Amino acid sequence: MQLYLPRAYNETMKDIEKTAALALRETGRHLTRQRRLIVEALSSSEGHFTAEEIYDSVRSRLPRLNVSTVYRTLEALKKLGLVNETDLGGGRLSYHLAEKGHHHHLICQGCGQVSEMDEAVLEPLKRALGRKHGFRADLRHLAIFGWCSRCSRKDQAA
Amino acid sequence: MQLYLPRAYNETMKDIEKTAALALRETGRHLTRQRRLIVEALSSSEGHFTAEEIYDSVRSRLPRLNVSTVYRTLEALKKLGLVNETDLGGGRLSYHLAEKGHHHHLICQGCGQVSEMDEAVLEPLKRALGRKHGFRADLRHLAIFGWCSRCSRKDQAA
DNA sequence: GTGGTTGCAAATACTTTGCACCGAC
DNA sequence: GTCGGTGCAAAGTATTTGCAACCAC
Repeated sequence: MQLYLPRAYNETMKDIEKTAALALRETGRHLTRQRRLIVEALSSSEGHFTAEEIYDSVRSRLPRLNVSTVYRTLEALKKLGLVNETDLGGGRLSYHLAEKGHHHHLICQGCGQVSEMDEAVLEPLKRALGRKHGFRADLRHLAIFGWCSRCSRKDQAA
Repeated sequence: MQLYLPRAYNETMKDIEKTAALALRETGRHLTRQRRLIVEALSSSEGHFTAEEIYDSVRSRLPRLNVSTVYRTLEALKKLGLVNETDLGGGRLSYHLAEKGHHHHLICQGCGQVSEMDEAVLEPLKRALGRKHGFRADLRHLAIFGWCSRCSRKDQAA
C-alpha cells in the first residue's frame, strides 16, 4: 500500500491507521489529515472518548478543526466497522476503536471512573434472558452504573 | 388528609396521586393542577414515558402547559422518590413511577419495543461483579439492548 | 480536474434557567 | 399575604446539516 503521506508518517503509522486508510480508500473515500489525527486520538488509549474529547485532543495539533468534522469522521469510521459507538448515558455518546473482543463498562457514580469487565461475567445473564424472555441480548457494549470499591467504602464511612 | 381539590377529585384520586399530594405537602410544596395531571399521566400505564410524551398527554387537558413545567415536576417527584429517571439511551431520559420492586428494560433494536424483565435474572451478575471487581452495581434501572424473539426470527429469515 | 471533505454557520433536539406574574396554602 | 409554581423566552448542551471553498486522489 502506498499512501500519499510523507514517508516518515507512513513508517510510524500504527496498524489501525493503516487499516483505516485502506478501508477508506477501498470505498472511494479520502484519508485526510483530520481523519488521520482523529484515528490517532482514538488509538491513544484503550478507553472510550466523547466526540468533544476527541475534538479537544486533535485541536491542539489542528486548531481549525471543527466539531462537525469529528462527528462526520466518527460516523464514517463507524460505517466501516472500525469504531464502535456506545451510549454510556448522560446524553452523550462515546466512541472507541472496534476490538476483537468486546468490553463492558463499570461506571462509578461516585468518582466517575470507568473500568472494564470481562465478557465471561455476562454469559449467565445472556443465557437466562434467552431462556426466560426469548430475548437475544446484544451485550457488546453494556454499561453498568454503580459504586467502585473505593467510593463504596467512603459511602459507608459517611 | 384534606385536599383543596373538589370532593369528586379526591374520591377518584388514585393512591399514587394521594401519596404525591401528601409528600409534596409534607415538604412545604404545592399540589397544582399541572402536577396532579402529570402524576395522572405517569400512572396511566406501567410503562415509562419521555418528558415529551407526558407533555403531549397532559396538554390535551391543559393546553397552556409548558414543557419546562413537566421537567420541573419530574425533577421534584424524583427528589421525593416518587419517580425514577432512566436513561434508555438515544439522548433522552425516561420516567416512571417508583415501584416497590425494580424493573429492568429489554430494548429491541429491531422494533424498538421495550419489555421488562424481573430482577432475579440479574442477581448472579450482581454477585459476580462484587466478587470479581469489587464493584457494587446499582442495577435498579438497567437497560439491555438486543433483539426480541419476533425480530430475531425476521433477522434469521433475511 | 473531480468528487469527497472541510469549516462555518445555522438548524435541530432535549433540557435548563431567569424572571415576572400567578395561585396554593 | 407569602412563597412556591408557572408560562414564556432565552440560554445551554450534544449533534446534524446546507453550502461554498478546499484538497486528496
